Amino acid sequence: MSPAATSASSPSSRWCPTREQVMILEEMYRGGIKTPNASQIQHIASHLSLYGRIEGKNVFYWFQNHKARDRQKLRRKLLMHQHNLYLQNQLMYHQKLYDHNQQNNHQGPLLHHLDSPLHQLYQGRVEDASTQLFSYTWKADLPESSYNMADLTNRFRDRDAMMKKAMDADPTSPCPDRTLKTLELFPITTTISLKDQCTSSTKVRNPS
Amino acid sequence: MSPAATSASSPSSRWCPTREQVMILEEMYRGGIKTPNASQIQHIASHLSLYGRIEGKNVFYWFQNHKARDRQKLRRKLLMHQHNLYLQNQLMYHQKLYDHNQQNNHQGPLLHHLDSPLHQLYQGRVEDASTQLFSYTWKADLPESSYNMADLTNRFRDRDAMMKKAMDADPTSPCPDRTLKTLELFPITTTISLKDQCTSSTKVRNPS
DNA sequence: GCAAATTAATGATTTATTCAAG
DNA sequence: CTTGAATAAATCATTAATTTGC
Repeated sequence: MSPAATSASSPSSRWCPTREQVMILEEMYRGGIKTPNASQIQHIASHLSLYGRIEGKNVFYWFQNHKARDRQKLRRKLLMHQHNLYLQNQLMYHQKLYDHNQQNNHQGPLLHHLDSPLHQLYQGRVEDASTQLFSYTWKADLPESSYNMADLTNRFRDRDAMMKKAMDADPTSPCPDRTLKTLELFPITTTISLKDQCTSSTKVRNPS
Repeated sequence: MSPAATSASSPSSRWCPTREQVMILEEMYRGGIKTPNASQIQHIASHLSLYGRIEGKNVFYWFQNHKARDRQKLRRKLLMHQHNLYLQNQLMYHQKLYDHNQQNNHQGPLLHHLDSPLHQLYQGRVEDASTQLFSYTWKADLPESSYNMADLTNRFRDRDAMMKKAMDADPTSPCPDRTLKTLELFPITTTISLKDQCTSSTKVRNPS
């Protein structure tokens, strides 16, 4: 079943890339094309039109979205990793407390309000916690669609070519490494930003 | 002197709207056009071309920017207002403390670490404080109308893809965590990003 | 007055977020 | 849930205002 190959039966409101198209696009993306310019877009589109209906704007959006979601995935993975480190750290800390308390047997109930190893408290919560942090809520509803199609492609008009550089691996310089001191790292207190972004904001005013 | 009316003498790299064009655009904006669609854009552009060189993309960008900066201004004003309320409140609070201390003359030096009315401490600081602003990300907008689709896509001009390298780590405090000590109304529980400049629309240029 | 130097505005791009079809 | 499409936010870059020293 090729859901994208339907041509005239139902006026699909949005582009459905064929398998070949997606494969080629991903190939190009991996090959280094992250932000094609107008002429590249046109070229790609005309090439891909061999495999199904496609327009320049589809190519444009595809690269935009792919790049964005790539970065997103990376950020998420990184955050997840940091969070896991944090949990491990806390675990070790509480374990140490517990051991210590056990050692001087019933001496200091004041040392900490905890008397049992943390991992019992965290019974099965680790997974939950880490997934809860990064949950998105998409909606599923279906009203009507009447979208206004205008020509993005007409606007692709400019000169120049120039390959952009790979730029890979760059977007992953999120917030600080935040040297992990035992406990109290991972400054995401409570449920503040549920978004998985880090908004690195550095104002670099460039004096000319 | 119409600095924007130069037509072909200097190869200006960007559009410089004439005064008439700006006036008309603002008129339209106030009239309710916030996000014109493609055909509206074309229409506006062809109309405005009577007053000087202009393209569709210029119109598109103008509306985008104008809308964004409008919202920005609103947010800023609102925050300023809230912040002023907060300051007033703190002032009253400390004033009350002061009065109370005066009343039971020198009885309780322990009541608070303050012994003088706050407004003396805030000598001339109120202004400063209100200019250090934070900006939040609020939502509440509107596109209630049917200006759907504004597309004029990017990629008009592709310059050197100079990727910014600005991202760097180690701000000592990524989370401002400005928990207010005294009082603590003004519950900014949202993300505080403090950036952005306080551009006074008026000519408040304080000579130092 | 008048340029060099700063600063503010704003046009143009890029990135993040949101909406909704499939 | 995935992802094409669209919008909003953030950012970059250039032009206009303006301050400033002469």
